[in-house]
Amino acid sequence: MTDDIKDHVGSLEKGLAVIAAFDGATPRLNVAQAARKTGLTRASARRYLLTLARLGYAESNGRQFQLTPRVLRLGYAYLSSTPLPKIAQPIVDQIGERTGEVASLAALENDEVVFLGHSTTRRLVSASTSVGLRFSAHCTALGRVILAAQSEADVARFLADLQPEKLTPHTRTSVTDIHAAIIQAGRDGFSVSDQELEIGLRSIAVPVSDSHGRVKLGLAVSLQAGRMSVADMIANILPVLRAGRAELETML
Amino acid sequence: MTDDIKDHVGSLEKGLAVIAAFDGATPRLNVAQAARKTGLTRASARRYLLTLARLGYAESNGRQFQLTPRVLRLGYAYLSSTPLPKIAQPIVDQIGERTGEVASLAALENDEVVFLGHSTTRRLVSASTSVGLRFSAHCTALGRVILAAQSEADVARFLADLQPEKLTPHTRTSVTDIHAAIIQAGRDGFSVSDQELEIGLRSIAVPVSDSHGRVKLGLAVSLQAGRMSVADMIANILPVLRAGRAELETML
DNA sequence: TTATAAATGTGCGTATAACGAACATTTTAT
DNA sequence: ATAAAATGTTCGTTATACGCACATTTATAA
Repeated sequence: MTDDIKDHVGSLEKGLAVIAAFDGATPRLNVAQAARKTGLTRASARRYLLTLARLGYAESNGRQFQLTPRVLRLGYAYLSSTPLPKIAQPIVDQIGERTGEVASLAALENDEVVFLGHSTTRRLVSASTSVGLRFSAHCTALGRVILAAQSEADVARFLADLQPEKLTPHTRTSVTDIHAAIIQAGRDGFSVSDQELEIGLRSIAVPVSDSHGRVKLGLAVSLQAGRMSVADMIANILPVLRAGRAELETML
Repeated sequence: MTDDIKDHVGSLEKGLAVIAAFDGATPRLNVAQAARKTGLTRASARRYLLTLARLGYAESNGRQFQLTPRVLRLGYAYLSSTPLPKIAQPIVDQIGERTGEVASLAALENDEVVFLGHSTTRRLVSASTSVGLRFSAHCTALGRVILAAQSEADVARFLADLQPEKLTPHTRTSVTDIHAAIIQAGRDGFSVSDQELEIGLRSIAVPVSDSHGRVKLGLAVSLQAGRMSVADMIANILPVLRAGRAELETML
């Protein structure tokens, strides 16, 4: 992939891959597991894990390693260095207040939606929501509206690499259906995800353009499905999202 | 520092230092700035920035680099891999509901407090609160209660490296005063930070022990100073924190 | 507009960082 | 108790990453 590319630091790539190898399924890794997950040799993986531990990003009980809160500093480097979440927060809060539901700002990152902000006065919608959390783009309203604004080549690449999981009975898994939903989102200028990600969770999202007209962000409101029909979301929440989006776009 | 240490990957250390060089003061870095901030040569810094851009962790407008949301994945690797925030969330929520204020869970990381979770049904207390956000430990209740449970050597090291900023007129900046406040927190088993971090912000915190009796975490409630006196916080909120702490400790 | 300062891109020779295989030892699972 | 898996370590090797120097470009100040 990056073999023989000039000015590339392969050791950084491998080190970041080792950090990313930790996940919910394997919160602790021993050296052999880390080697398997990253494709590194055991000796290499061991060196990276020891280095992370020495730098304070991981700790070890002897044989197993786990990450420490210090790795949040890396994500924090992004949050503190971009004015976007700060600029957007009042608008996200305002949408949350006007709709009485949870509003969110998110970006698309490869095949996942990553949250950049939530309204502060939130009601409980889903089990776990926080900045940095990410969901599969194929079954989120946010993912569809951002994808709809990408080039055909980018969408084709997204679909080509896609291995969609059926997260609920409502989750589309056919690439054709997913593509059609993305196209529909482009036509409508919004998208609704109705219990595709999680039973009981219903979301509506709009894309957000920057000053060059590019779309890398989306705004969404999410709620418990029993609280409002899709039709009412379109009638009552979509206008609030669009108004918030218009205001945010004057700041980008 | 780590020169001549076995099994150390220096390139990973340098790469992570480059990521951490981005902050609120310098959200965008050119090659020369990154070199100065990290102590690397310009050529080295350039290689790391190009590598981060190639891997999608940064982007460049030609000469200036900025981080992308992808670096949140690194922090997310911690959040998704540790059960702690998931386990603690119901308790943090419960504290938030019982007190009607914002409850938080945090860890101490060197000289800073880093938030690991907030109660979901939150009222607006401070401008910006999210997981991963960090504050100076010397003027937070959370920082003091966690520090109070560390070894004398660790506290001495903390104080030796401290360069306290006067964030409000109430912020202690004398190392002697800061040390005394840490000792008092140890005696009391709790601490109150009264507008030391931010005008209008008042917090009370308790330390949380793990099953080995070590303290790496704290639980806190924060509120607008006008809403409750310090005496009332001690009388009414401290018991709720202690109850929540007792419950959380059974799970650690 | 011009001069100066700052930043950058690149090539290339060099040093050592990181590699990986092999082997002995330890830990874990059956 | 045995087998499987994991680990720690050594050491020769390779290629990764370095850093300097120089030419070029960009930004800033006059």
